[in-house]
Amino acid sequence: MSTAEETAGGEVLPWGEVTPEAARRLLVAAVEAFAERGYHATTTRDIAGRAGMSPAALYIHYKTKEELLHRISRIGHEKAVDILRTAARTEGTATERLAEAVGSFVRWHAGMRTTARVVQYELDALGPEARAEILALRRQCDAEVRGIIEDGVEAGEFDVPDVPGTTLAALSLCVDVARWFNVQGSRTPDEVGALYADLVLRMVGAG
Amino acid sequence: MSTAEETAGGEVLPWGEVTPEAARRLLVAAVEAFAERGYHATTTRDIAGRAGMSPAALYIHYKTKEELLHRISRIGHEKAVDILRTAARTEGTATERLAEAVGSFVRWHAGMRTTARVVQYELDALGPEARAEILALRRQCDAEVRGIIEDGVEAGEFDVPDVPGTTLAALSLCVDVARWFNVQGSRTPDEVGALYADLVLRMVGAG
DNA sequence: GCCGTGGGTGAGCGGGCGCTTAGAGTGCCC
DNA sequence: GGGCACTCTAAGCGCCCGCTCACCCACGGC
Repeated sequence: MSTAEETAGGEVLPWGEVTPEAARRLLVAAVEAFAERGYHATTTRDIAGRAGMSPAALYIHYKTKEELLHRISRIGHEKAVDILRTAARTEGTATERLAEAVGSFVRWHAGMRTTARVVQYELDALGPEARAEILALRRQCDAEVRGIIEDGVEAGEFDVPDVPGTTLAALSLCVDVARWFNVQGSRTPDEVGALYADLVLRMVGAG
Repeated sequence: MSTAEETAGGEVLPWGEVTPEAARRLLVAAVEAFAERGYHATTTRDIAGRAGMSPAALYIHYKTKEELLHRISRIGHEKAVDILRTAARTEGTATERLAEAVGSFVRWHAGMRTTARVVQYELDALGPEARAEILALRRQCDAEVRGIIEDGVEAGEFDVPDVPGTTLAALSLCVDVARWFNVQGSRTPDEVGALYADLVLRMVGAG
């Protein structure tokens, strides 16, 4: 569990664990730049400039531009696994746990939209071994949600003909929030989380 | 309605309307390259090479690399609108029409995965006026689906507390298929289409 | 006061980028 | 057969990329 800070923009930054200060500033700048323009369209000069440093400073803290993406991606995925695992292991019925999992996962994708975009959509820019590491974390996400749904089916709370397919669809729905969510839009992360929790409960035939 | 061809890879190509031949070959090469590596990571030399031409040949048929993306994006979105409109205007109950819309839309995103990826995920690489044109087509997609759901609510077939939100979620679910669908995977486009049609009907409380 | 160390800078290297230009090959109308 | 329009190529321009290198400076130990 990491400490968190709040920026002027209002996003909570879970980058407290990244030290030293200059390395964290560079990483936050990279998240913003990657989210806005994409990894390949972002230059190292742009990242350094946003962090108020010269282009060369980046290479004191990170070996390559790809290492920056790798670090962002790993920290982000670890946070995602953490959110789902926490929801899966709370007390309560499968219905309550699934609603909590979807709600908190969606709130994260909406509230931390810049980070989530990088984490979910720039995976292909990583090299093979880094990508494999991240994919393992994704499989953990899938396993947590599938576990809740299986519990609900066994308890007779849910009616799900295709558990793996429904798990995939539920996660897909949550992840795609990072693509369309707009901070200037009319919905808050909490509202989207509540709506999506309800929709996923309908998908599994709860209630 | 455009003619369609079939490649060795098995994907149906709706690029019959693009002429002359060389321009179509370049466009198909660009779709493959953009889908694999992303717009910014794709070079004009790569596109020309896949089409069996020299880099300069590209500029006889297209003014810039961005014009290629714009053409791909517009044709793809027009096809998407066409699919949803056709489903929305068939005879039948709202339940049947929504199932057909989701099923055919998903089949397109799965079967034409390379095209769909470019169309759905490279929007930000377009300039402002091109992006505005594409966004107008997206709003048409949204309107077609929302129309079906509203019909179902009025007819008492559906139970939907938040029509715009549920429309957004249904489209989001379909679109995200392009991100995760794998031709080597265990599901066919038809199977995913059927699964998703069922899930969306559950979301709107049909049946 | 001197030095070592580690975070920082300005300048720039090698290379690949999007795109242009001059000219060659090809088919078609007269 | 000659002129022309169209398609395509070889060569390369100017630019900016990721990254490196030689050097600078603030600071803690003695």
